[in-house]
This record gives sequence, C-alpha cells and structure tokens, in this order.
Amino acid sequence: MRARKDGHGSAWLHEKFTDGGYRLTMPRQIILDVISNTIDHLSAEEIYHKVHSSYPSIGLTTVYRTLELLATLGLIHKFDFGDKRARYELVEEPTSKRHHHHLVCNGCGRIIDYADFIDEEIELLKKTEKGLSKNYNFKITNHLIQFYGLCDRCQK
Amino acid sequence: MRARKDGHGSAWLHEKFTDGGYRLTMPRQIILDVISNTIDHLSAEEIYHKVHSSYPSIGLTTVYRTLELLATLGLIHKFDFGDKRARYELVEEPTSKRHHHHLVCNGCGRIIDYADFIDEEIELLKKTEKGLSKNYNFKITNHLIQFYGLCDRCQK
DNA sequence: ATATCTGCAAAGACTTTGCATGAGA
DNA sequence: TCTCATGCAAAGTCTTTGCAGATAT
Repeated sequence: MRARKDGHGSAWLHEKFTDGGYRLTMPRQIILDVISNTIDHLSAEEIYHKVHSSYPSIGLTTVYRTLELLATLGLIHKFDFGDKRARYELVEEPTSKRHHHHLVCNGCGRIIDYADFIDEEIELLKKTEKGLSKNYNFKITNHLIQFYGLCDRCQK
Repeated sequence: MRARKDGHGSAWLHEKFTDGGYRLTMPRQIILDVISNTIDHLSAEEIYHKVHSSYPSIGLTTVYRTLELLATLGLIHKFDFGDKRARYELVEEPTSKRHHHHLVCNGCGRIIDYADFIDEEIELLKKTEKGLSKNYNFKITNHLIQFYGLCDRCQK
C-alpha cells in the first residue's frame, strides 16, 4: 500500500473508523488508497477494477459497501455527473486539495476541477446560505455547483 | 386538457414539434400538460400515475420517451436530486416562472425553488462562466446549483 | 400511404441484500 | 470468542429497447 498524499497519519484514520464501531480492514484501506491516489473521479466499477487488478480477492460488493461507509465517515464525496453512475472523490483536506467545483463535458464526460473565482463564489455562497436559511428556515449543510458544456477537444 | 399556464399558443407548441420532424400527439400533450400544471418536481413514475388516472391507455414507456423528447426540445429540464430517479420541471418562461435554483431536503426529499439573491448569483455566474470558458477553453451551456440540508419540518 | 408513435414485455445498467464464511479486536 | 466484514449469487429499482399494431399528416 502506498502512502496517502494527505497529511494525516494512519492513527488518525484508524480512529475515524473505530470511533464509529467500524474496522479499518485491508480492503477498506486499499479502496481508500486507490481514491487517494487518483486525480480522476472514479465510479464504483472503475475503483473495483483498479483494486481488483492488485487484489483479485476483493469483490465489487465490498467496493460498494466501503464507498458508502467512507462517505458516511466524511472521507469521500459522492457525486452525480449525469452519466448514470455515482462517482467519488477524496474530501478536500487543508494540506492536499482545495475547495473546488466541477466542469462537466457533455461530449466526452470529462470532469475538470476548478478553483478559479472560488473566493468570490464562496463569499456569495456564504451569504446566500445565510439568507436562505433565514427565509426558508432551512438548515443548509452543503452545496453543489457544476457547469456543463463542451471541453476544448469536444468543441471541434 | 386544461390550458397551459404560460403565454404561448398551441400553434407555437405545434411548430416546436413539427420543426424537428416530431408529432404533437395526444399522449405528448397530456404529459406536457401534467408537468405544466404542477409546482412539484415529478419523477417519470409520478407523471405516469397522474396521466394514467385520466388516460389509462398511456403507458410508462411513452412517458419516458416523451420526457426525453421534451427535454430535447428544450421544453423541460431534467434534474437529479439524489433520490435515484430523474425529476422534471417545465423550463422557465418569461411569462411564467423565474430563473431559480433548488433547496433539497435530505430528510424528506422536499424540493424548494428559490430565487432569492438570484441577481447577484447570476452576475457572479456570468462572470465565472466567462472566466472558466477562457481559462479552460470550455464552452459552458448551462449550470447546476443546489443546496442540501434539512427543511423546517425535518429539523425537529 | 408512409413515416412516426405507442404499449407491452423483455432486457439492461447500476446498486443493494441475504446468507454462509472469514477476519479483526 | 464474538462481533463485524466479505464474497457470491440473487434480487431490486429505474430506465431503455424490440417489435407488432396503431396513429398522424
């Protein structure tokens, strides 16, 4: 297993699991590791294939169950980009990844992370969230912002 | 069939279809009518049930096929609110509905349309779209903004 | 007349569940 | 040991497709 790119030790990770009564098993470590070490937004099946090539004993069911758990623990985010399957990415860490949103290409399905203009965006978002919470008595826990269109390659 | 709430005549609608080589059939009119006359964001099955109660001869397959067509024609929008099924709403018209985004309740699945702060939001959006188009050579055609959380009822 | 549309049944794609076995604390 | 985790196969849910009959222009 390769080292994770973020700044946490494995003790921290272990606690994350045990605190909830869960176990940090080998399959779970490996699956989390695959997600940690890719830039792409992998689907369950893609994760399964990557995992399976090195550890053929790990099944697709375990991948699905682990992804659900990791999302519950707040370690990964689950996204829907309109291609009929869920896709996952590591939750941003101060030390690794910056808060970002996504550009989704309707041509090839490519997903581009962007953090441009993110400061203004966050400021407006904060303001909007506060206003909406008040106007609708709605407790906002998170948001989703995506732009759809055609990437450079698909415009031709 | 009840009258549509927007400001278009049926001639306009008829053209919308025939221009693309499609026919404005009775099932299609009825399905569009159901979507036009509800505030909710209905799923295919919900639309089917509403349609089916008055017109039992119309099947679920036709509903799915019609929804796809209506989306292609730009008459409706297809959304994913995270509850595993597509949901649809009439495209906003100057005369009927204002541009808006959605608040999604993780408790009961309720969806609230909001247009608060929408002017500032649109301004930033426009700016962001322009910047992203330039920085990534990405042609943006539309965007998705949703807030998730708990509605007033579900906070208890 | 002829191309489009429709309903039914069947298939498809992704995800979840039941159950017996296996592994971690 | 005893609970939690895993793999396999089967089931579930939403959506799409094949095909023969029906409909619109």
